[in-house]
Amino acid sequence: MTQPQAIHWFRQDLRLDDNPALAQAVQQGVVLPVYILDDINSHEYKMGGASRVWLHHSLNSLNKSLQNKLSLFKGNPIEVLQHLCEKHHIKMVTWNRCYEPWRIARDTEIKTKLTGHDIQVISCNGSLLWEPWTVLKSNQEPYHVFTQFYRKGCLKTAPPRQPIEPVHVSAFKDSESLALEALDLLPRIKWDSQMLEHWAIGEEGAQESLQRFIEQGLSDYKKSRDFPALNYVSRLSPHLHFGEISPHRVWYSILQQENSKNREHYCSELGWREFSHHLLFHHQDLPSQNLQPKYDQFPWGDDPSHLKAWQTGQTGIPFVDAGMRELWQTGYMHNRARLIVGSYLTKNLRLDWRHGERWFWDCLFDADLANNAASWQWVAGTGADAAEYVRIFNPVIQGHKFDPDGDYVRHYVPELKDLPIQHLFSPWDASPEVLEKAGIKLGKNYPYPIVDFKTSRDVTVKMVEALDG
DNA sequence: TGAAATGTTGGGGCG
DNA sequence: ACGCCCCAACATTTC
Repeated sequence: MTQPQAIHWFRQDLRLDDNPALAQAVQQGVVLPVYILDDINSHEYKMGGASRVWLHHSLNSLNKSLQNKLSLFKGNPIEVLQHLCEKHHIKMVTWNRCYEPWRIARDTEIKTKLTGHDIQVISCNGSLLWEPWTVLKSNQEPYHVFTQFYRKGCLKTAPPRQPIEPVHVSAFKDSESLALEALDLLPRIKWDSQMLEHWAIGEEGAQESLQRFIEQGLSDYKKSRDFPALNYVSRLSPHLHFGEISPHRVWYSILQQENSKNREHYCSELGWREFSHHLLFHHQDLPSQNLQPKYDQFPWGDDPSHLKAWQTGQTGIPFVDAGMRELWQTGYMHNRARLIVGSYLTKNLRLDWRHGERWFWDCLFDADLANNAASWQWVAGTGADAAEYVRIFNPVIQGHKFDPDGDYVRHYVPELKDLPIQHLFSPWDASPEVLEKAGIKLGKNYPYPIVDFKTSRDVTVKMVEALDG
């Protein structure tokens, strides 16, 4: 059997299309493609439950694309890689860069060690349109305002590189590879089967999602993206997180479409993903520390029953509960709902955003350290948001605006489905007759609101204002 | 990627 | 018929 000439270390680039580091390895000849499950270096940001399920199926899909030649390992990557290099006399290791702080630290060390053993390491850009260190203000500082970052930063520098075509890999499998099941990524209790019905995991599924979005979603994206009952969003986030499709492929596919507000708006959403990674790169403690230090003094609440109610979709606020139940049932939540549940957790329940971050980290298929941390800090008001006022979403008004027929709430909170739209988002305001007719007994089959919206809102505003005092 | 308070306008009821 | 008031609907300002 032909010996492998290079190792390609797959991480968050589980694809053959537009994979620059894999293409480098392929140029050497036969490739030993590996994935190493690293729960050793990840510390407190060990992959969550939903992500592991996704990873299991994505690896399965990638392995098939590689004629079942993907080698799987578990443990400390430096040890695995050094062992494989010695065993097969390999002189080149390639990978696409990752941007989580612990991965950067780990990869830097690995690169030094391998290079010291006379092994060439090639790292490429496979996950971001703009490297975080290339987009800076004129004073060389990182950006903290999205529109400036995107318009003056990204769009004014060199455009993203063009995607490269999928490679054909002559792959070699190592004899010590683990079976996929041995990575132990699937849950003991089979909570995942219903969630998987909503997704086609893997590179092919990612391409199909992009195609569906271009054909059915893009035409009215700007307006309809905010309506969680409609399917006008791309749902590419988990595919992008695991690198089943590259943002470059997405970017240029979208730009091939007719010029429109919709097209520009979708591209700017990819810009938000870049912005999150930019913030994380320049603020390595973004996942754990308030970006605005004044919030270190903020008196977050600590009622565990409130957190539990939020997590299980039992807050008594229909739009909030719908979002949290969508998350629990599908491993995903529509962006509009994410804004509302995030605002509610941090501004009404006044619970620390890190509780929300942790819950999303465990439940979301698209859990991504940069996006999760930056978005939670944005919604909590502790992060990079240009608004100079306290932004608090009203879940009743938001319901009428963005779920005007109530389809989203009725689907995920079926106990309220017979309520007329005027009361669907605020059942506590409905008369006893209306509630009775809809079969609702507040406090029995649907909770009373666990906190009063207006009161809790006003207290939060005062507390935030006190931070400046 | 907001909401609430405040301001403006115009139609209808009514003396 | 006319002016006044009320208030819904919409627009603007403020936090």
